[in-house]
Amino acid sequence: MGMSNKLILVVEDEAPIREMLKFALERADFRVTMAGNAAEGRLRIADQQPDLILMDWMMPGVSGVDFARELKNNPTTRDVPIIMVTARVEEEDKVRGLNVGCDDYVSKPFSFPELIARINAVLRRSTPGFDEETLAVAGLEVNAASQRVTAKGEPVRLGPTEYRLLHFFVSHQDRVYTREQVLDRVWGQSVYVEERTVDVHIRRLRKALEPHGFDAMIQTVRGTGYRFSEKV
Amino acid sequence: MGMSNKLILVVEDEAPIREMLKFALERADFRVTMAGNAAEGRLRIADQQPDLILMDWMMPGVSGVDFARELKNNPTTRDVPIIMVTARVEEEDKVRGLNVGCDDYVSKPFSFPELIARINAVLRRSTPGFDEETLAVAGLEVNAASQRVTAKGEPVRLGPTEYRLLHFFVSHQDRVYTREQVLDRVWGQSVYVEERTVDVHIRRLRKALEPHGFDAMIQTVRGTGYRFSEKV
DNA sequence: ACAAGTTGTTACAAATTTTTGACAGCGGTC
DNA sequence: GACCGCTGTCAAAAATTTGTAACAACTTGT
Repeated sequence: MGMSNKLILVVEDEAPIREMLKFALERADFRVTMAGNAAEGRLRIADQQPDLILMDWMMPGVSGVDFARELKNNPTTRDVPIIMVTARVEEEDKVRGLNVGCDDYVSKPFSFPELIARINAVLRRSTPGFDEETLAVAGLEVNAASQRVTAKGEPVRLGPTEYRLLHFFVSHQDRVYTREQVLDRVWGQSVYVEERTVDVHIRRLRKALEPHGFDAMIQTVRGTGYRFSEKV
Repeated sequence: MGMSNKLILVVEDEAPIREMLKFALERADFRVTMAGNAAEGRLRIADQQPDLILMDWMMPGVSGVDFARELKNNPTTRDVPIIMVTARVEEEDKVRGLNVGCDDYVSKPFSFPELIARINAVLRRSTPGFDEETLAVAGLEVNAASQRVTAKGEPVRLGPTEYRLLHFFVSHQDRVYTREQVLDRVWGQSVYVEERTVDVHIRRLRKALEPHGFDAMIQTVRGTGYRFSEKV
């Protein structure tokens, strides 16, 4: 299976602690990116899209609480789990954190195993169904939470790869993708399969969509690849 | 909001958790009184007559179980609903097994919305006229209070784990869960069992539901996990 | 029309995933 | 102790999926 380690963003103003966390997290096989303050954090989030944010509670400038609240209020970042690191066991702060919508918190001094356990628990909890919403195009609905596809209400039976392929295309409409790109995004990097495999799966997907009349939405772009579009 | 808010007594030896609960409960518009141990709890009950007691089951001295049993055996306090807070999901069974007569259980870590929901459910139930908290789907009824399941009126015999599994799925319909997630939520975090164990219990649950025709509601989502749904 | 390059289609064996029955350990009861 | 219900683990069987090869069909440029 995909061994793509999760990326964790550490937002912490004190460099030593930051380094310590980085070290511990990397030992636990996570990828780590770091920020010293909220502004920098925003940048990292924008261009690296971390899977989880580990944030210090007390920070100069925009505090952890405010930053967390900001992230939770933004639809783009709402679903990224946040774990707060609190300096002291100030109960009130803890509670406010939970109120902000953080997914968990740990208080210093914490043990690394505990931290790692918490992180894993939170990540596990939120892996699939990330995007609660159901994508819909002209009667074709792809629901991520239930991992179900319906065409005009009728259920469409798909295999795992077909589902992922369709999900990918439905969420990236009107744009041509080469077979290589599709392999990267749907199969995942570091998987070696023939490019022609994409064709076969496209074929299978079309076949499954055909009885509902949606097969024409998967269009062949000769010499390049495929495109998913409502338009003909 | 009137002055009719229910009064909740929190019996919990750890001050931080106590404060956290107090804060959360007050936000949810309850009045709160607190006690750090059983003796203090008796006092609070005597002079404040709480509408509900939220009690940690692990406490030094007289344990939560003993205290609860004491209260349930006393005609004066027998009718005050008690919700036990247990450290882990597995403990729920143990506590339940002791047959103390608690009205509900929550296990740490719990989410505040969940806690509040449980409290409201219990309060509603103890308020004559309501017998809430039985989940029903197309003839399948799961009653949390009695921990009993019926299919079109017929009783369904389930073991503890099967019951929890079904309860979890019935209250989270139409959504795919990985085996890992199911383990987290039904077995509890920090329990190490093979993922395949989930399959086996799913199998047992299906077998129990089969004679009633409800086994098809537990659906396999190949490559991901399982889903509970009324739809085919 | 022809050749060369692309894509569609099908069949099939290999790989993966799920189902199922069996079994051994545990804690409680008779 | 013997019995019983419940659990977790295993491994064989069953079911589904997946990648590839082989060939048909199609497109394009000459």
